[in-house]
Amino acid sequence: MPAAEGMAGLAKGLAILEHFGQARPSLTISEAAELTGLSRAVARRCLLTLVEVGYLTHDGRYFAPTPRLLRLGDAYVESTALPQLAEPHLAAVRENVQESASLAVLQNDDALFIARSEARRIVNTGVRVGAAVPAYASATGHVLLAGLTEADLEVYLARCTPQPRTPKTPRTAAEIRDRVHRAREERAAFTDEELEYGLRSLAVPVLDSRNHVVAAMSVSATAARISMSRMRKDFLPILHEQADLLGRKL
Amino acid sequence: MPAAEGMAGLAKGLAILEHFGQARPSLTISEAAELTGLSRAVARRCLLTLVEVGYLTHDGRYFAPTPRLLRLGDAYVESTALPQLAEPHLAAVRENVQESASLAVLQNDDALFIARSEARRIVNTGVRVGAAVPAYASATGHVLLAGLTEADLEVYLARCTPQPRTPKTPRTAAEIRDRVHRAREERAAFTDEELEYGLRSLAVPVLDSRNHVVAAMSVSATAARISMSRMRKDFLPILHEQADLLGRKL
DNA sequence: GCTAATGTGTTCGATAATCGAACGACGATC
DNA sequence: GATCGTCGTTCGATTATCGAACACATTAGC
Repeated sequence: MPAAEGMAGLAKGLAILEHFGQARPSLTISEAAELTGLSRAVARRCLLTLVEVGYLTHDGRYFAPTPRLLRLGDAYVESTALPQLAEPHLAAVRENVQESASLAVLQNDDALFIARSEARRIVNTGVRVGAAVPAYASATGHVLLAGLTEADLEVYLARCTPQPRTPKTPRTAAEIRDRVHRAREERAAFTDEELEYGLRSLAVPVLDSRNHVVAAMSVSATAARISMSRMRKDFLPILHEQADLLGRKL
Repeated sequence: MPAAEGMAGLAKGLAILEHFGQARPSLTISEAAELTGLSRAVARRCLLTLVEVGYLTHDGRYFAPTPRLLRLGDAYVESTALPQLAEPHLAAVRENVQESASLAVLQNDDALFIARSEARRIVNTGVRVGAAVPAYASATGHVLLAGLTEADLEVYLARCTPQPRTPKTPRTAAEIRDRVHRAREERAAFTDEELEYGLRSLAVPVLDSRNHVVAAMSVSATAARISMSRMRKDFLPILHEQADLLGRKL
């Protein structure tokens, strides 16, 4: 129930939508109810309405998302300049380093990817637009957290419960704080198989005219192909260059 | 009000979300009410709830979308294989023709873009993932409409009210029908400055194992740089090749 | 500068949308 | 065939939601 005056049905329907994903490409009424804590009757009403307005399909038992959901995401992209301004810079990074390049912002405790330029490779890395990864476990996240005030960082660390993704994932608040401080000092962050096995990432901040971190621009590659020293020596200058160029447009 | 039992508040809130976009990057309570036909009190409750669940921000007067909306779009992408399977093929097209390549599906009467690979160019063409263009005015749309049964095509033509975007946009049902029939015969469609000035497009169908048109793969370029004959001679084979390879995975 | 008109956001008693316990249908198990 | 568990649906009761009225701010006219 919303604390302020609101529209409870809207909150319930969106809560159901948020449970669709790779782990659950489709849901039954009972599954939706169980995941959201709603009764089956409420879940049913929400799902039927989502079908009616075109965001879900229904085969008689299972409900699944439709492409129309992309329109909602596009509402954000059309409403703000950053993803579109970033596109040529991400393409430039991709061309120069021959790896995928991405842009992300801090959303709650995650790095949420808002633009991406994918390299043509058999094994591709990086995260899709619209996907989110925990801030503590990614170079992108370290850079974004580095843009917080010290007080906000401590608030984040207080509520953060790290789930190790690999043996290298930072596990304690002290480790995360140290990584974020290093990202702040170096104006860049590297991760090496902390988010996922075989994945190396490099991220730098995108600063606006008031020197605020508005996004993180990153490159990722498989550990098998790209060494950490290559990332630092060859990729970092290019990423900084394009991030700075983008920052000048903000 | 939903025809079946549903959740009216959810439908109202989504109706408001759908009005954010390039033309309206932010909305007041009164604007949201006016655009959706809801009362200001209802619009206000919806907007407050959308802020509470994190999809809008509020500066005291204006409401604007947040990146979290991309998560909803990603629910679709994560739930279905097509956009991800298509990514390497779109990248291959982009590398071969040095222009942006896209994938779209038919959504109501529009071509809705679900994947894209952007060429690195100063002037870029093509449509963003999540964006939609009228089916009658695009090569992509002609190819998608070509996948309809004749009966469904006539239903579409009966309700379609073409809005000319350029002097070359098809204006009548007969013209559109003819273009769709040609797309069906040639298994490809070309448009030349029909959707937008200076824009040329080429699209081919992606067929699944049952020979159904599940998507359209397209390339677009500026008319100043690429001739129609070059598109037909050089781009078409590459697009067909990648569309066929993608189709074999479905 | 004053007044009136208009526009915007908010409130709260009345209304109807929504709730969920109970029910019916179906499949699994014995 | 009987029983049990699960799932989807129903409808009288409840409360979330509605919108007319209000308060406040802004704009237009004199």
